[in-house]
Amino acid sequence: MKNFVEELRWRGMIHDVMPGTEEMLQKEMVTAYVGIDPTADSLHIGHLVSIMMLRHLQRSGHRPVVLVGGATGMIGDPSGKSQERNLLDEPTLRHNQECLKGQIAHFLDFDSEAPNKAVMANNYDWMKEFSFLNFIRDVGKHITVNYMMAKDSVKKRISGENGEGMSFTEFTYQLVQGYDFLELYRTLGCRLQMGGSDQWGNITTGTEMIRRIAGGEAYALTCPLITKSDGGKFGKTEQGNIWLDPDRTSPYQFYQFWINVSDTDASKYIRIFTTRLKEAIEALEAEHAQAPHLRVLQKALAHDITCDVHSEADYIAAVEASEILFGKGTTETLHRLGEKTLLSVFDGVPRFNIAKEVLDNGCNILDLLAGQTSIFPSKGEARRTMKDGGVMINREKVAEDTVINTAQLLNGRYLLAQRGKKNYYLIIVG
RNA sequence: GGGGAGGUACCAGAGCGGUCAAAUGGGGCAGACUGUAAAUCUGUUGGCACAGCCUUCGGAGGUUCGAAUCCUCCUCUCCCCA
Repeated sequence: MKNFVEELRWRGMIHDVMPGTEEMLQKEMVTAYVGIDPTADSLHIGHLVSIMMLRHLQRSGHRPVVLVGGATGMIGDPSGKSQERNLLDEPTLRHNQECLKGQIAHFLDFDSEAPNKAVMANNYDWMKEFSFLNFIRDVGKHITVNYMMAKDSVKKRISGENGEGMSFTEFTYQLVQGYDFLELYRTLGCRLQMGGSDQWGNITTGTEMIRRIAGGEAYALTCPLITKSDGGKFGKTEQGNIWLDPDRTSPYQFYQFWINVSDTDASKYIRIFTTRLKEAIEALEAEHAQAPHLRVLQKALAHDITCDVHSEADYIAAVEASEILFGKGTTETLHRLGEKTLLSVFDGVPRFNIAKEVLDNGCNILDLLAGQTSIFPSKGEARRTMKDGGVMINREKVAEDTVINTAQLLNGRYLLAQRGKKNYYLIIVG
């Protein structure tokens, strides 16, 4: 049995561990879980940290449980800055759960006959019939308000400077989540809950419940919040979240996200989001230090995670597209591309459709970019960016008096517009 | 219920009768340098038919040649006392 805690430790994935956790995991196969809110039918990369913890857990010979928070997701965790949640109806909940499972199955083994195959549970299943009266009698009785009040998440909300107070519902959250742990302890023998560092308080309420109600021992392990070296939020771009669902975030955009990670972040992320060995990662870092412009770290990171989330083929397509877009591509190479390659290269690049008539008599570039399409929100902004030399059509800089006509079309019906270095748009004519 | 402070652009925050499309900082966007990195520097950041015009300073009215700035009412937020 591999030392799971040690594995997470060198990967920088441990924020806090309850004493005794490591010893237990060394002794025998342990069942452990993390919770995920089924608020959407896709995960985003923020969820990936939890999933990777489970993956390392399973690879170390233990049994991972994914707990879908159908019930808890309706309440809203006061630890985060999360707003009031919307209630999901049951069909949506089930649909989301199935979608999430499909994505998580890329990382965990749910189907084999191995004794440590992964399990998925949904707390809605045991909470939906639980009456309020039964809950306060069987669960609430065992935990004192004093104990609950001592949690940082609660204290912050009650005495905080921007203290808006907290509703009873939110206050109860830790009991509901704690009860999940108890339930999983009873039904699956689950003895460890993992999560982000903001979950520590909630997790320990669970271990406390297991101790008081079931007389058992359970443990907690949290990982640090993933940050960016520049202080920004991890996993967010101007376009929003980076999703695992290819319809929300194309494999090309997904790959680009990881390729664009800064050097300091790449070192950190490659430990967290890949299963590469310590020595291999250190070797890559040495290589990267020798020739930083080659960005071997980013490339390795993007490779592993794109293949895991999407597929080898998607990865290759993303690399090819990136080479054409960011390599030595010129207007000539663009014109030489066949329609099929062109479309596959620009799969995942935002598209705009315009009528052919627009170009018949030539169309002013401003009107094309800020009228016919919404590449720019206003002509003024398009004009400004052009003045700075930030706009290209088919990889050639254009000025505000440029007129676009059908002669410039690629393959007779495409235009490649570029705003700045990294933003591409495909205009389809016809 | 009583008293006070205040609502200004994406955010924070100046301005308190004309020179205000509104200081400054942050953020955003773009450029240079590089490696599609970081740091740095530069430009830009309401719209348009762009040396001009139009719409903006919580909302509605009013005073004035002229209002983000003064007055009235409404509205929302925050603080203190009860």
